[in-house]
Amino acid sequence: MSIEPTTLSKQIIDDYFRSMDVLKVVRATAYPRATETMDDIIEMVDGLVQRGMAYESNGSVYFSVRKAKEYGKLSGQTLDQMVAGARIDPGEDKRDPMDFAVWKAAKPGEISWTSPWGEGRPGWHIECSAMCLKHLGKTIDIHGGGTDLVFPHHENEILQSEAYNDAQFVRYWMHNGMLTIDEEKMSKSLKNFFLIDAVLAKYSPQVVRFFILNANYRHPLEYDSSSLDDSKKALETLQNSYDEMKAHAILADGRDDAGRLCEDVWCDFETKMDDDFNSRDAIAVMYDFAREANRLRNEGSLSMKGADRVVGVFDRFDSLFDVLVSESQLNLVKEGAAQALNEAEINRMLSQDHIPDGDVERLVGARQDARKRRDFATADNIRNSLAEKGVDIQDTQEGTVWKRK
RNA sequence: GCCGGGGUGACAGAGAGGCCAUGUGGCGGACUGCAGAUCCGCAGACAGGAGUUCAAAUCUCCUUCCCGGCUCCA
Repeated sequence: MSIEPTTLSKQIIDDYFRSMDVLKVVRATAYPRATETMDDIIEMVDGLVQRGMAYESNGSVYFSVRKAKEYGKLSGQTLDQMVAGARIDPGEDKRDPMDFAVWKAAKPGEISWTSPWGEGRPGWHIECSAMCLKHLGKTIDIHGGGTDLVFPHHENEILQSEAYNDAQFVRYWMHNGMLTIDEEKMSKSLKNFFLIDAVLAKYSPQVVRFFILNANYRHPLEYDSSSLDDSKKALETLQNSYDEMKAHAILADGRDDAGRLCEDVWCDFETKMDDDFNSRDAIAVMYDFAREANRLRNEGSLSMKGADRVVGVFDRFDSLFDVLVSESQLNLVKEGAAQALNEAEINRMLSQDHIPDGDVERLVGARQDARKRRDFATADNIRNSLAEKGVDIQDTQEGTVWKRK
């Protein structure tokens, strides 16, 4: 069974965007494709040949690594060490075993494009150089990619681009560590991978994002479900604080407007993020912030304005991390709302498949009434039954809060 | 073999000379009818060995283990 390369790549691209959208990954400005950059690629290959940095051989074009001034400046590799290594198999068409293809002659049946050197296709690396030049110019500020691409891919991109442009190619390299399973890189060939869908079946996009943001992007991140569970619980701490502040579930309208706290936290947060995107430390700052805000709230010293300000900080944090907002809203039923309902009415409401918000509020009020009468059997029955219908309730000093799971 | 990056408390994971990481879990306390949430407190760590320094998880050297890369393909 065969499938057209273009059909396959379209499927994969569609899947990719679908997953990224679910994970709330913001779209880039442009998504260039090698197949749409073919003219620029050929022009670059030709330019390299004209400059004597590359040569044609049997319909392929190879880059002359020996002519490069700064071979290995990214990876620390040197040509002589490489040649001494055991795994290099000199291709017959190459003048030097370390030379790499910038254009490959087509083999029969392969997808190909017409070029000055005959039918062929781009070598690996060259499309990145060409697309960078076309869309971003000779020098780009940041180039990302996995650590597994440092050598040879990024190294060769530098060689090609700098030879062609006579300009520094990249100012900052950001190499992300691999996602690992049992300490090994997740990869298709090792078959130790799983699909995002499988993860999302069990964890919300927010939890997955939070899990990833809990590690330094440069280091490998070990995937296992207990770590996701940890992330879930840890994230709830932040979400709880956010939800309660948002619901104005504060004990009293105190004096503290949290002005200083909110200024300091943002300053600390930015300092951490400015340090090579240290999201882990930035999150630690948010825990301290949430704890302090909760403490002010518990003491009754936080003002309504302060609660709003705290919410503002959480909002700002979330405009970057996008992990806080949960589908369900937290609702507060103040203590004074206690209202008696007769048993039949309670049972009728509880027996509904979906309990409307208004009925939930009344049931919570009825439970408060029952608790006052120390009729804990009724109170617990309401709580348990609501839980079965997906409504969680919690008693606080301010009243009872409830939300749908 | 060579080039990179690492080995941090039960677990996850920051930090890169002196000061507390943080989270989950554990233990104790406050609150509570109970549950949960929240707050307060406690325990517990820097792979091993030498060195530099008044001071090292952080710098140097050695040893050891792990991961990524080193033909083609992306």
